[in-house]
Amino acid sequence: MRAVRVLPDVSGINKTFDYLVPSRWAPVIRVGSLVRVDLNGRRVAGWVVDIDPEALEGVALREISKVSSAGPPPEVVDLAHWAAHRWAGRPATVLKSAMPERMLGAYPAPSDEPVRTLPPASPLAHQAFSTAGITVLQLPPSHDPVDAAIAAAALGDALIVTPDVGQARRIGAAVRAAGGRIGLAGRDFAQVAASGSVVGARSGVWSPLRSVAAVLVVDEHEESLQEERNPTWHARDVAIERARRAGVPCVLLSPAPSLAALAAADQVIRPSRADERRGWPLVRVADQRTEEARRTGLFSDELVRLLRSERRVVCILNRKGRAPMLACASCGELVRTEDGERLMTEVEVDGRRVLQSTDGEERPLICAVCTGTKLKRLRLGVNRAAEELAALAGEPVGEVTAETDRDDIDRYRVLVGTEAALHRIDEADAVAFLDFDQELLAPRYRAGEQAMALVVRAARLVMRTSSDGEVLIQTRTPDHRVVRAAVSAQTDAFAAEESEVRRGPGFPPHGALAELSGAPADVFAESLRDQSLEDPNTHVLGPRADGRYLLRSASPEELADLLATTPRPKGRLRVAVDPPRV
DNA sequence: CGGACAAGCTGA
DNA sequence: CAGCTTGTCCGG
Repeated sequence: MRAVRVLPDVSGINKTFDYLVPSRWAPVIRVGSLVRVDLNGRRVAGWVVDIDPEALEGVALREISKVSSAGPPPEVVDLAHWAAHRWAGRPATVLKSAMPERMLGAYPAPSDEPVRTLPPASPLAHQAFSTAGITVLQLPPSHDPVDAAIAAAALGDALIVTPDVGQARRIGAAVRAAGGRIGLAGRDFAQVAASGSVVGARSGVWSPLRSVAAVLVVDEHEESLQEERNPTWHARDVAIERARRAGVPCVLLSPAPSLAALAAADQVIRPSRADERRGWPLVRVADQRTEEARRTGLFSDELVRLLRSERRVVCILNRKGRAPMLACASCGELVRTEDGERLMTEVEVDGRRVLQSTDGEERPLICAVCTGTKLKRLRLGVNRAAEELAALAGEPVGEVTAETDRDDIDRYRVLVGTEAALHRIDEADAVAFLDFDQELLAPRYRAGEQAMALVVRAARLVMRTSSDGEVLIQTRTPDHRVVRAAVSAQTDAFAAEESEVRRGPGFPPHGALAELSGAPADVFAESLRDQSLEDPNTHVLGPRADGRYLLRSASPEELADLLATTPRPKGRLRVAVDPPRV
């Protein structure tokens, strides 16, 4: 009888166990199969991670009780182990993402259908896929990713990852219409395992392709490509590794490439300046520091003009009840840290009122620009904004929340909502960010990239149906690199500046970060410090006010190795590698 | 994880 | 020392 090595799907067990395979199950069992086994008196699920492993001495093996489902192919099982190490999590958790939507009896027989000829792609997309290695393909918001998807599928069985399922369906349909064989990740698991390309959201990166000919990540800058639960694997990084292992081209498509993508890239392909410019809508900036703007409050002349036009306008205002920002009453500048990167708020320290940032910078209540001492609180919520917008527009304004249904959205010309509105609304002539500084200066190291991603979404929305759509950014920091990039329709300078800002503190891509939380974080942080005493590139920062620690290493590999070799204390320790909101 | 079992603590 | 809690170990 054959034996298999099984990784149980039981939290708290990170060990494999060997079992015998009764002959009736032998024909369907593979590395990756989901099986049921008896473990310590319990019947549990687990994955086959090895077949006929080296025999153990002195252990009488039991038989597996059944094969529940086919699972990912061996290469994907390996990749899942790699990801579990890279993001310091359990392989079983990652393997779950690699499973078909429904249990699947057996793997389909491989199909040997020849690759079909697809229509030629644009020269840039074609060029991007013409060499193995990692290519960042920086095409402006108006560019349709279907072009690159077809270029990928023309090479053979392609793996295409998108930020959301809607986008995956659309690209799948378009590639199919062009003559390509392509399945939707999850739903078409069996078909994809047989042959053809696949397109899917984040988890689609684990699709069971037998041999990958090309990898494409659409909108690689989007945060939804990262798993939000632990382990926080990022589909872009998994895609890069999968392509590297297969020795095939990996193309990272984005109008505003992430620093991670640019750091990993072997080459960057950009259109001509003129073509890039044409692919962006008009982006206007309303400087809210001016005296006039301060008199009229939240709404700039540019916004009023949009509201009083016939155009469909979406106003974006993030979250109700955020901490109020402070601005100087005389010059209008926002109260920011010395480097200008973060907002400061007023707090009481030893009975004195001072300005403080979340990372601990402190100074007296004074404007750093004009030394004015009168600081004003800027406070605004969606409710009040909606009322005032309605007054200015002279008609009712719709509020977009998670509960708003499509018909309600269609009823209004002017809408206001949080950034989620950019996902929910299909058509608009203009998007106005009422308070963009909250995004730009948020206390997160990725705030700049996240703000840039919002601009890209807004740009897409206004270009979808309208040939003269526009984006309006209301801000008190019009010189911020994100704002300049948006206005000039040129994102490479943004990436270069953003990278410089992160170099000092050693934030990604100049290093790797992990956040440690939970009760045993103190003990774990202490042993990490002990482990890395001689390593000048590794630092344990904290604890912060919320008890969390930050671990910084020179590279993701070093970080992962350190986390894997440091013994974990008991209790609910949470380790988030490269968390998006730090 | 969850069961088994050993070691430690308490009250009579 | 029974009866209970707490801690540690281990599963094929």
